[in-house]
Amino acid sequence: MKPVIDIIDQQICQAIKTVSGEDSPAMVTVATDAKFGDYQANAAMVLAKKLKSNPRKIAEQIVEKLNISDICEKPEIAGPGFINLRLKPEYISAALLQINSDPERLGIDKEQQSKTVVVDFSGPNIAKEMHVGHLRSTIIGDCICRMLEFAGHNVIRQNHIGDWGTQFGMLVAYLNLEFRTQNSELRIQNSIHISDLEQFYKNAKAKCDADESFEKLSRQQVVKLHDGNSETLNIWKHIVDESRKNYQPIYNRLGVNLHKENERGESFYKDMLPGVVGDLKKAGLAKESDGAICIFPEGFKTKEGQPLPFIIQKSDGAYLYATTDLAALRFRINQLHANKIIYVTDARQQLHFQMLFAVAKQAGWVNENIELVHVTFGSVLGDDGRPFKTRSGENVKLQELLDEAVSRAGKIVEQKNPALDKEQKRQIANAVGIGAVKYADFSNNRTSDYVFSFDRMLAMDGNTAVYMQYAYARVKSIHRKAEEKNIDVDGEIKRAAKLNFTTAEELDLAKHIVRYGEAVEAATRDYRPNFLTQYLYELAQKFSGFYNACPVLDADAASRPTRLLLCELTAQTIKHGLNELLGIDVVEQM
RNA sequence: GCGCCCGUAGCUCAGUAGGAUAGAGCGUCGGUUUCCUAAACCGAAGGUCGCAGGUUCGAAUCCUGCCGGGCGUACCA
Repeated sequence: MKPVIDIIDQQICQAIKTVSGEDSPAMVTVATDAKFGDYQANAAMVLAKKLKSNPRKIAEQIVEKLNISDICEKPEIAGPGFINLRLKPEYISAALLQINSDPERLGIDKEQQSKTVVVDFSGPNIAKEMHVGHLRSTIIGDCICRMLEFAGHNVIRQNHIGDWGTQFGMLVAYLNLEFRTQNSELRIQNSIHISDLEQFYKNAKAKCDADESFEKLSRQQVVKLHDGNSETLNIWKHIVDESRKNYQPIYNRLGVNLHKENERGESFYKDMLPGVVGDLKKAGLAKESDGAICIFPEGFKTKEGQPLPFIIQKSDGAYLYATTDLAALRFRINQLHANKIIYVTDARQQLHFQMLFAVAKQAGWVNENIELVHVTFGSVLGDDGRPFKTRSGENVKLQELLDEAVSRAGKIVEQKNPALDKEQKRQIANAVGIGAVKYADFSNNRTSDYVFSFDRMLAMDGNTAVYMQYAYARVKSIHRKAEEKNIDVDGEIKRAAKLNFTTAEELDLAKHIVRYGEAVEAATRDYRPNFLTQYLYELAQKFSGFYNACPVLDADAASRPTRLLLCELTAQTIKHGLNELLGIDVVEQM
């Protein structure tokens, strides 16, 4: 089933063609005000401009040739030439029944051509606990994957973990020093945990700065690591495994679909780096400059107006993230056969990715059928408008942040619904707390910074996850009550051949349910979860209005099947949007 | 200096191709519960869309300049 807006758009385009012979855009949008109908087409003004003609007259001509009487009432022309369209109740009725017959996809078509899309997101640093700086990439990336999967694409999730580099030499040297007991194997297996690693890293760094002999040791460890020395490698591997014990549970709690098999960290590409540099040299793109191997893509300038280098090998011979990113990009195209590669990182890396893409294209690694996308996002800020930190200036650990959200939610559950059993309360607190954090992030415009506030996201009223979770729980409650009263919900819905909207609230809700596909399409197209949250919030609002105005179980026989279906589809839509696409849990009762 | 992003109600934010009287939430004020979960609903007040020009029948949206803020800008990621 195509979104209504697309059907209307198509029909108007056709009418324009018939009237003028032009391929002019239909400019269909949701009406700005309900009194103008449901949709409006602004095509006449655009076309009139082109033809230097009267827009109202053109609107009349378009309407005359317009063939949508099966979905819309008679179009009205208003103002300078707006074409106002109102959906027919019969159409809405048929659309809802069709959505109901397709619980898997809620009547939303897949994309015609499925692509292989690599999505690079999350990318935590090894040997450090995940902190609030990883939140956005992790959940926005996951949401993008979910949306693309739902659209029918073959999505390959790539967690480009930061597991390689000189800092590991330092860390290994430090562990060797501190944990090697006399004449025994390095006892690390049960003695080193993630919470320690960060401190060890700091200690190692300080020691490095203070102690020359230690600095030498750590440089030796870097060499050993690169040479694949098995003991060094084992310690490194332990560090990676230990780090995973920190971030995997966080993914699980966040409902983020990342696992060990999605990991392809920096270390995976280490052996490809000389080849990357060699190939770019051979192609004549990479040259030496001030001792470093650089590529100077067109259109990038330094402060002084000189060509800006994309450095792929430092003067000391070491490789950089630019090199790794090039290797990864080539791997994704050649080995993973990506048609599209999406990088989800904060906006500060924009220049890097612009240059990366430019270089990859100049090198001929990317043909016209491969799309490279950098999906950026803003920073998470504290109350003071500065990057969100603890009072002592440390990064806020994600684990602690989630604990706090769940614990705050738990207190509210306790207060609102003390009679529920313990396990239920725990589940609700989890869904509400984690949902609040994710939803607050999603509902902001991706590209802007936002101020993190537990109080606001957990305020339990307003545009928060819980508002939708509550709407969902109320529908489920109706189901439970129906059972008590021996009302056959499924049967009544199944027997409804045509719906009967008797109130403005029913019709309003019904129309909004029909629009779900539009919201999903827009959010997927622009990688913008906030289009989805906006839709879901409006849906929950309309449901609440309906719930308040229209009794369901006590409705008369003419109304009840329609109302039951509206409840059912509201619940399914909320569940699909919240759970399937945003990865936020819903609860049956709260 | 140059580049990118941002400036919308007291606060936090939307605004999906340039469209009709600029929208939410919080907060404020007022109302709703013998009725399916009041974590709810209904209503009111509140804005020269940073400033100044320009393009257009029409600008928060496009262009130019200015003011204010953030980020980036040769060997970190």
